[in-house]
Amino acid sequence: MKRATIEDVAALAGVSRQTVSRAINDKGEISPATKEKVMAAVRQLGYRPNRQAQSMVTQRTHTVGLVIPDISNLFFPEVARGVQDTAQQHNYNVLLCNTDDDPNEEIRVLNSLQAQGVDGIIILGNAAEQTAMQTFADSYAPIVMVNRFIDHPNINVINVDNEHGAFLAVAHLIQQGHRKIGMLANKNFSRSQVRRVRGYEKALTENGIPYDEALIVGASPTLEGGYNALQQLLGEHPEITAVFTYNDLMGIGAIRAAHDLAKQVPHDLAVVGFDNIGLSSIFIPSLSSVHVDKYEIGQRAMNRILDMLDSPEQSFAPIELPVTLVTRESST
Amino acid sequence: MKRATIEDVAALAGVSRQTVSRAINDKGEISPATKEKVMAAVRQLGYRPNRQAQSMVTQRTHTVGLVIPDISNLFFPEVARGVQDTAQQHNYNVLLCNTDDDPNEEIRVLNSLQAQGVDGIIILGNAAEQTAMQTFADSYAPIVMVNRFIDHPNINVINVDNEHGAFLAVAHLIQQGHRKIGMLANKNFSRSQVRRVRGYEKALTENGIPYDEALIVGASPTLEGGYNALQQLLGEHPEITAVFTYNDLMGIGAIRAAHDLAKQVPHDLAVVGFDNIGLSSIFIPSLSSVHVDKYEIGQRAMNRILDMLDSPEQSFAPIELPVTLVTRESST
DNA sequence: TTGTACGCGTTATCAA
DNA sequence: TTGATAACGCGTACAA
Repeated sequence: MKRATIEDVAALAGVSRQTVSRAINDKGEISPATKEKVMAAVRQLGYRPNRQAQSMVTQRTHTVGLVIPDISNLFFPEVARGVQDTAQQHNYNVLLCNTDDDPNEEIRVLNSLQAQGVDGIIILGNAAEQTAMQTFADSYAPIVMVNRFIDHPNINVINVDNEHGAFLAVAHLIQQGHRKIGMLANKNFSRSQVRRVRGYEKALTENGIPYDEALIVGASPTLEGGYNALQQLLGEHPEITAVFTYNDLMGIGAIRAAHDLAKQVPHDLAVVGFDNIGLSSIFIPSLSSVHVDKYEIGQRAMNRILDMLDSPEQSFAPIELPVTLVTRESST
Repeated sequence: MKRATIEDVAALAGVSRQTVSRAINDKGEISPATKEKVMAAVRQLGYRPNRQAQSMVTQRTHTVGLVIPDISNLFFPEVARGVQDTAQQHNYNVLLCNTDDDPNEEIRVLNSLQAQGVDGIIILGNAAEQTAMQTFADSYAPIVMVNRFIDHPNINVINVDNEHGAFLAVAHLIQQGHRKIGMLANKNFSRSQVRRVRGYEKALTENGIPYDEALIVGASPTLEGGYNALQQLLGEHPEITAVFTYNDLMGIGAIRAAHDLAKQVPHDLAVVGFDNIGLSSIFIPSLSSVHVDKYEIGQRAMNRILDMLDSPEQSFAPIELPVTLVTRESST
């Protein structure tokens, strides 16, 4: 059984295609009587407009692309839910793409999405390539980026208050009496990385503790990265009693490493992470963390895309998302 | 700057649209000389075919739908990666949809995907509604379902060996000397639930241990579900020394509950889960589990969709995925 | 208020 | 080997 077309509906209702189109899209003037007649035919045939055909003429696909490093990374599924739920409410679909934080792959994916004809693109992650992004944005809009900074009329930005979050985390550790506080940082360059180190430094300095770069170890922002980095840090600086980690994955890796070194958390070593992923509240010991509303990031990003679509000429202010500190077993 | 069309390429190359199409799609006969001439024009203009227009005539969108309960559930991101990576290799895109295990939502999503024109649909999760699925499958193909059983020519099935996995887990606990073994089951009906209980029963009976339904507590297959279920089970049957859980999330919830009850895992209580999600190897104590290759599920599902697309008339055998037991700290 | 005619960008059919 | 023409299903000026 072939799918019904607008032509079939028109024939059944005894009107023209145009009238059917009007009835469906609530556009133009149409008499209630004929509208009802058309809708009855629509129901009877189970008619659904063909999206491809619609797209051809409207230049809208009702699809957005979501570009993230890796959906398996505990941070991103919640963001994805925020994007998808919001998209669904507005009758939009989401095309999900993973880049594994590879700049080349990111560009490849972006071009693919553009060719596919998505109405907008949301980008998360650290892959840099400022110039390549600039070039891409020259020929595509709208784009929303999270935790990156690119000044381009076609790109809108959502930022988490990374510096303040890091400040809160480290200030908390200081308040708990710690003076020798290390940091497990993200070895990859990223805007959030820079901000979080700055917050770490600021908290130390404001409390009269010397900032010592030697206490910062860079590693990949993963469980393994945190695991290895903590071992290295404690090897070089056994006097450390607390660490602030770039994210929760590293924090949990650090706890696991401490555990394997027969160190008690928080007694021998306090740990505070960043992002507050779901896992952190469950882990034993539970991990203190800077809370970021990941679902909201997704919501905001999707809504901003819709706004940009509605008002292509308007320029929107960057969105700043606040953070809060959640203290748990790992630091108290 | 507007996007180049096939017409622009034809004009620049001094040939007809059709010739351009032939050059690009490697179809039909075409002289190497003209082909090269066309390709040069393509490069010069940065031409990319319009997918919507292609879809109009080919009836192919190069897009598949992936329907899962919740991407935030630790099981599904890995499956999604398997699907997406495989799709990408074949120049396909993936539309991700969450159902929250709601049967109505599932049907809604399926209809939406059909309207969107996806070339195939992969469905995971427990939402039942056999008859509704039958009806849907009557008007749509191809469909691949994981861990469900529906006999329909348009539906292909991938099954994990749930019964054997459960059997391995419980036999292992018995071998460790346990005789009083409870189970935290999935309160929602699902094919995998039934199979896992059956494996649990089989392992007990084959080892001369009486099967007692009172030792099975049903709960939602989540961290909280496992947490609450274990408390209930130990309250009613304090003699229990080991539990097998429907999945790892429940298993970790159970460990957390035991921890809060001041019970040592595995000394006071051994725990074995199912699925072997990434978290299980990291948790303290690490969780023994039945390993399921989630990435492979995604790969196989996507490949099967492609196979069905290639050979619509052919009927394919269900895919059975083996499992293995991974023993860790929680049971040894 | 309703219908006619055209165009969106591509592939398929058939004739040259 | 190539090109003209028709379709795919829909929205939208414009005419009636």
